[in-house]
Amino acid sequence: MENIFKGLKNRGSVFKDKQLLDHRFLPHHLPHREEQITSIAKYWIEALNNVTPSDITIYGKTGTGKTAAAKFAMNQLKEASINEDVFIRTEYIRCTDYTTEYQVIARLCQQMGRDVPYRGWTKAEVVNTFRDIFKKNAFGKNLILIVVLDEIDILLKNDGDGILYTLTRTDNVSVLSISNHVEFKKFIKPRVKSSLRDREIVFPPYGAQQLIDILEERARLSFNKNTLDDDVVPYCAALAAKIEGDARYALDLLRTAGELADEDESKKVFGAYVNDAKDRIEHNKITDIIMTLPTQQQRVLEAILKLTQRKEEIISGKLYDAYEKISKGDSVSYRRIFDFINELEMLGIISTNTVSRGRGKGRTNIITLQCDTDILTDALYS
DNA sequence: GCTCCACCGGAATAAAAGGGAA
DNA sequence: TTCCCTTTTATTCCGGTGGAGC
Repeated sequence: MENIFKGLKNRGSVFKDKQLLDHRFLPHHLPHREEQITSIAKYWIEALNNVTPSDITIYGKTGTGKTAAAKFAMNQLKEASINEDVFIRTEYIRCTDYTTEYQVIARLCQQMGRDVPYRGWTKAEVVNTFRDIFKKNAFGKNLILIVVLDEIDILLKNDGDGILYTLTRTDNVSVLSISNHVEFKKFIKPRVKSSLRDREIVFPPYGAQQLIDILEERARLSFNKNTLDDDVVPYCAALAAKIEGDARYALDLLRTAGELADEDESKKVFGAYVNDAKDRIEHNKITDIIMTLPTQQQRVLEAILKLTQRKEEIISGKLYDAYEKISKGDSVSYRRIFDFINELEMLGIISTNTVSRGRGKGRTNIITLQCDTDILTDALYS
């Protein structure tokens, strides 16, 4: 028998290089983000003069190119600093991976060659080690550190604003924070706000035509010639434009549509594949989220699903009853469920609406499922 | 034994609007 | 009609517990 991988590998594909459609791939050119990148550069250029740049905040919805622009600027700065008489370091940290002040500082220390354990040290020890890096460095030059904190809202919500306090009070450190929500400032106390000197760059959602430009550029690099039907790129762009101009989603659609065409052994990607891609992405997203949810949260979701299927209006009290029934004695308090409901809402699986029903009936939360019940059933019971 | 931190839950406080008094 | 009261749950505050790494 022929090797199975060989057989699969030799099968035709619409792709030339699929990786280029991954949203994590950083292209040499970011269309329609020149203005924002220039803004970042205007602040960071100070570093080339041996001055610590101002702290910057970047806002924008998912898939508006925030991370890409920041990384792009980081690379450009590194390139520009090579022939200059300066000592600049840039570090990128995704706050979904490092969720507390301790972890972020420890990570920064490690990246800069200091051995810091994950646990066991006090916060103060780690912070001192971090600050120590700036005191003595072998180069005799000032070390300027630029830290990019991606998805900082997660960190602030989880652990408060201590991280910003520590970083902004350390000389020679400049922070670029990236946030999905404009309201993230409510997590920051005035003592930190004063040192964060409010330099904001807004990333607006991409329009349909801008998305087309982005997709066409990537498609040219990643698909083989004449494998894309004319309406595929505009269709992906239109769908993504509806979801708040999300370029990541647009790229996902295009890639998944191509994969579906490959699975079908079709020589060309048609609009119909984009429709299927839309369903598959939704399906995968929900399945992924649910698989990684802790047991108790899955039970809450199961309770919501049951009540939804019974077409009952879901209010918090009723939900807790249903949850208790499902967990059969091994249940946590209502206080915990309240947190779970919030988390599920953050994940976009449910939405809540608090209403007050007046005297004698008090307040309640009305919960609605935001995803397809079939997909949810699949994910929960598989 | 120490620290960090995830998880937990009790208690205090806030919120909204119908009910009822004026 | 206006305005305050009442009710019930949402939401916040905060401290306890125990596992893991050192």
